[in-house]
Amino acid sequence: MTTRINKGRQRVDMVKTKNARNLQVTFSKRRAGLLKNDSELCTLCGTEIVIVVFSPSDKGVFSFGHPSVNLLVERFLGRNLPQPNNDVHNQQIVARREGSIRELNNKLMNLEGVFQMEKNRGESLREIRKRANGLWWESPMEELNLFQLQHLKKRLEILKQKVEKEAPMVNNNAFPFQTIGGAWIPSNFAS
Amino acid sequence: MTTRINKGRQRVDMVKTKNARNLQVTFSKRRAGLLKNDSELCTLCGTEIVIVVFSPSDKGVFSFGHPSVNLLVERFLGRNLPQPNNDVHNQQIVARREGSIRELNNKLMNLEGVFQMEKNRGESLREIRKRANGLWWESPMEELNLFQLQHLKKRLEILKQKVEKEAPMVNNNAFPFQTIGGAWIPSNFAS
DNA sequence: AAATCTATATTTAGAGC
DNA sequence: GGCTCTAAATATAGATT
Repeated sequence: MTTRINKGRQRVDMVKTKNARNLQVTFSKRRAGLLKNDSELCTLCGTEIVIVVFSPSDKGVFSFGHPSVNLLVERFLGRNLPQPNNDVHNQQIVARREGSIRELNNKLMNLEGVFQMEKNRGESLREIRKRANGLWWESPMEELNLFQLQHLKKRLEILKQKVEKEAPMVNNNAFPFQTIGGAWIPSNFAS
Repeated sequence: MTTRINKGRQRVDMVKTKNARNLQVTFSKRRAGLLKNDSELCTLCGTEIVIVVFSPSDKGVFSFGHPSVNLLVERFLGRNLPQPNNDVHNQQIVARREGSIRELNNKLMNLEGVFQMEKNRGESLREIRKRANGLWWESPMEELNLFQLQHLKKRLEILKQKVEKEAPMVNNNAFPFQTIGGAWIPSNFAS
């Protein structure tokens, strides 16, 4: 065994001046942590969350939201409120208010559809990434989608466990799923 | 000493079915954690971040963003991009690109103004909160502002330490500050 | 540019008050 | 409702590969 020196986690206010590389790594790691916690809070408490991170280089935008980033952004701006009846979002609200087990079942099935969708999407994006194998930092889109994939997977697993513990299946009719997350760069951004 | 039984932190996938109270507490705690990490990533890496959390009861919206939530939301939507020159936001971008020390100084002074402003604002809101001492859950506005206050304070301290370690003051002209964060409920939300 | 490792810092679930 | 406490889980900075 070689003399490995591990410094351990630093107090946040003791973090040394970082070189560009370390700063990038830290950004990446912490962004991962944020998205993970974001996702977990979403799952555990049934909340709706949006997080948007603009990369330090102003070149990329990372985002995660459930339900879709755009829907929540619109709601935050007070526009495009959901129609009173029979849209997916309302179904979710109603389900949540009715009780946790039914809600969990619904969410579980909702997520399973999304998971499959994002998986397919993520794989095609991985192709793109391979070709443009230079600066991942400059094109975070595909990276985030793989990211979201992983967290969606974990969310799925957590939800499954919760549902299995709490009750047998209440119903089996999954309702149509909508987009979860979705990172993108505004077309006229940093042009 | 009485027999205190501490259960310790649970594995996230082992969290028991929570009663309403526990769920609220968890939501509150984790929301705190998210905002803190959000703020720290912002400080450490000089990123721009927005996070918006819709409470489970659909009654409140918690948000944090630097620079202001609204500005970043607009940017995310690809509208209202900053004018090419001489606005505060551009100054920040320019400063960041020029180098870290100058940037830190600028940010430090920027934050100091904001801190004072939010402090004053937070204190008046605390009054309101006292009068309406019922359901804080139903009116999270003031709570979040106190929250942001604490994190702004910590950010200030971290920035101060970084600046003090890295270099003597480079310049002393603070530029005008803009709002950091700001929780609000859309006027036509859940009406 | 990532993945892995690991010593520590930090978070947090639940209990008590 | 919100505080403090604490055991245990997690996150993570820096090094190494």
